[in-house]
Amino acid sequence: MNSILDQLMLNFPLDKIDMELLQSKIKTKHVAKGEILQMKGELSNNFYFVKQGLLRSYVIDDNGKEHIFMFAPEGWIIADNVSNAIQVPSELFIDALEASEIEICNKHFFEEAMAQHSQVVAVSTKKLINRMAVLQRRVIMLMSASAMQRYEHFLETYPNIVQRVPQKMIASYLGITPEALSKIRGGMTRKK
Amino acid sequence: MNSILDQLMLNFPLDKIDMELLQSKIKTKHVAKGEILQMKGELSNNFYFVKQGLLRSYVIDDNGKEHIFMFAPEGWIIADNVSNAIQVPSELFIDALEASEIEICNKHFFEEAMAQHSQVVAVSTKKLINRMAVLQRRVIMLMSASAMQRYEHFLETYPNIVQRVPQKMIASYLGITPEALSKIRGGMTRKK
DNA sequence: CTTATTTATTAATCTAGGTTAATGCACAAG
DNA sequence: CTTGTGCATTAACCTAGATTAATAAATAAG
Repeated sequence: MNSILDQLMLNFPLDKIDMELLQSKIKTKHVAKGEILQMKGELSNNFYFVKQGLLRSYVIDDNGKEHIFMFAPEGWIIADNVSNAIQVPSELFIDALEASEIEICNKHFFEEAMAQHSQVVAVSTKKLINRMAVLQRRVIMLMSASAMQRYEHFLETYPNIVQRVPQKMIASYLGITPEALSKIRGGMTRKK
Repeated sequence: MNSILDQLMLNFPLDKIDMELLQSKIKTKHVAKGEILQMKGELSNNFYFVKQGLLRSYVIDDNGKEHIFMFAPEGWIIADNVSNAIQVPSELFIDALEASEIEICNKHFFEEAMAQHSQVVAVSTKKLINRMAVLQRRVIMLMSASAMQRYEHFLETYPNIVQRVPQKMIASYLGITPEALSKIRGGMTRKK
């Protein structure tokens, strides 16, 4: 699971020729902490697979505040699917929270892979659906759960992210201020 | 655009035989106002195309409160895509806000259509992506915009829905109480 | 037409979370 | 070692929106 091709091959076999062809279209890159891969307003064509490290996507609102949209640790793919699919300028920034090693494949990689292997369609549709499930739960959470409930849910769902990023970023993901998160955490540990 | 088949045919031609085959799998149904098509906890297999009327999907949270997830007026498809795709119990209820005429197709309809016409894959992927774009914007809105900004955005985006549903449902969609929405509206009209 | 039920509005009060600001800590950089 | 920059915590205060409740208006049901 150290490459995007490994992920594809979990779902169906690829012969050597196909593999080499596909591999040739994937660029591996080392990015420094803080390096920006994609900016709002750009037309995005890339998917980023995280071999090592941690990326995030986020928006900056009218008041200049960041809101983290997703974290992508090892083994995850991060992208602005909307911009990739319908060629509309990206809403999202993508950058590295840690020095990372990533694979970059542009959308033509997937298009070709789909043309060659009909199963790729099913796999990538499933990934889209999973992503949608996350967004769906997130909307419901934002509408119906308190900040503390959202934090607890985050801890359960992404226990390994919590230790790796500053708390203000978790606050940003949850849609609250760092001060509010600090208060919540204080209250929670005091109770135990 | 009065049938789900018309929607598909906007994107590519179908011959008569295919059309009749597909048509035979679509059930047309009249539903009364308030009729429930799908309950939380059920395994969903259906997509609903609205020929006439208005449907909605929503969740009920732990405190028994409804949160509307989407409205579907004429020409829209509404479904729990997540439950359909990965066969997990549905989070969502779907019911009719007006007496409606709908077409029900179960997911095998799409699976067959995809098998017969590779273009259906592209069309339905595009629909998924559009749905994702809506969710993406909604998450961003819920995290960064005030209730009033969200209401204004709703008015711009769905001007035709506003007159057709009780305001408490718009409040439910926005993630606020009916009282708060009433206050916002009062303030807005007074200013003009 | 009359009655019952849902809906919208308004007002009084309360609270989760925002804002501002000060303090202490952990580092990274010189 | 000193200085600076970013992060976490705490506290005082503020505000958007929730809650509760009462009333009026609109819809539905008998």
